[in-house]
Amino acid sequence: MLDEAVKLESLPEAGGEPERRVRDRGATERAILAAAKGLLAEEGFQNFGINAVARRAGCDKQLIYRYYGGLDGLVEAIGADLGTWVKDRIPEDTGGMFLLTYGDLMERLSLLLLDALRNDPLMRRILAWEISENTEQVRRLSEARSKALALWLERMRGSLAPPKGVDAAAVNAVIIAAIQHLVLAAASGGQCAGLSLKTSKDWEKTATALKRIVRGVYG
Amino acid sequence: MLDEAVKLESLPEAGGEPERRVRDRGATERAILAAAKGLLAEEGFQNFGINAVARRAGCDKQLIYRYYGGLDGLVEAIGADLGTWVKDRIPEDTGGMFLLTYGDLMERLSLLLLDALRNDPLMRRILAWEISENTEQVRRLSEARSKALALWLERMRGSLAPPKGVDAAAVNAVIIAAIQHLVLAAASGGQCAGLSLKTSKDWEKTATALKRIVRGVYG
DNA sequence: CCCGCTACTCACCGATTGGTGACAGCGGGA
DNA sequence: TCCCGCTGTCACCAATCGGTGAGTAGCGGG
Repeated sequence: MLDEAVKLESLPEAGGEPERRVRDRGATERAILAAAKGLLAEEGFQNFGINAVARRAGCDKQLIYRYYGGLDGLVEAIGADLGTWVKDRIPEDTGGMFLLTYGDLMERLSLLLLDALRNDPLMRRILAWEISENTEQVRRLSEARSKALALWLERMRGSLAPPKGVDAAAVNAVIIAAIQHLVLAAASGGQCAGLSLKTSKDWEKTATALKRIVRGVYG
Repeated sequence: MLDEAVKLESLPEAGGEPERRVRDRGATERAILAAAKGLLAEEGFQNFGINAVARRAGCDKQLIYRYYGGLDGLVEAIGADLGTWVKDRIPEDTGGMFLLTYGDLMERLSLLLLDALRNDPLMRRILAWEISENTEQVRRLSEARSKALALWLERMRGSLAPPKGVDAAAVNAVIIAAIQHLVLAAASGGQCAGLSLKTSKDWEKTATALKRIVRGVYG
């Protein structure tokens, strides 16, 4: 048997920090998931890896393998968490407006989506990830995000039907594409196609242009 | 004084490939630049590094440091090369159409840009890079791309003035954002906001929606 | 013919990556 | 009380990364 006392003394700062992590698998799992989401949101997918997540969670990476089956499972858990995105962003009322026409609806939806993405770094990082990589793990994350977005749109749309004669699905996809790219460009470079996207005044101009476009198609 | 014959024989596949690279600095520089552009276009910015470029160029990475001053200089050289992007994509005529209104112009420009980006993997990768990272090297590359795009738009616009009463700069930025995001989403996931972007039929629908949007704002 | 300049290659460095096996320590059940 | 299982830690692995210093190979001018 080896001398434990010596071994304990040889530990760096042994006893310096009184709060030793209690043995709680659930808490550790939550800490890992939170670390992963925070890391992805703050640093982006570039330096998103087992080592970085474990470092941020303050535990050994082995636990990530054990509890989530590696990075893939962890990413999948993040995707599952994305389901909560929807219910957090469904306003109870229509903001005091009466949405009589499909144009009213889409204008409001566009601006809401723009703001929601502007204030959601995690969603932005996932969006950028989707565009930059095409691996299986990203594809599944993308699917979860896409599903959340679709559900959100459906809930918001209510029973209002799109006008006939226009391919609303395609038009809306183009509009959503514009919103997503504007937000991504703003978050990284602060501009898009020469249009500055920094100050709130910039965003007012952008919102106005977006409204004008939506009104142009849907009247 | 050392035996060359033995040394030659010890080389792997010595004499197997008769074409030994001639000593030509210019050619090597061009090979490195071509390797960098090809690698970026095909593999994306994720695995874009000194080692990978040198491997593809078939030379030692040391030469990249020597001739381009490292990856930064190489990226800058790619950016400088982007200036040629403009002149390659300026059609001589207007495709037999008379562009009487600003709406005519923007509709045509939108579709041209859509196609140009769809057929330019390097530009797409750079675009995705801009959105995902915000380092100095990417910022400079972004600037070069932005400048090229602005020049292209200016050349194409000619002397046609935008209608009064609309913030054409903002509206056009939104439209360009939509185009860029659609192309990026198509290249990675094959869809955007539930809209499939794979077959040519998909793209026809998208183009129609885009035209409808442009016509909506600019009449 | 030889020498020197230059293009080029190689070997090595420390750091970091994803991944695995072994071990320590606590706690509950037999 | 002993022991097994679960939680957590640590040490180590091969591979790859960016980066550097030293040395080789070949062409051209004297």
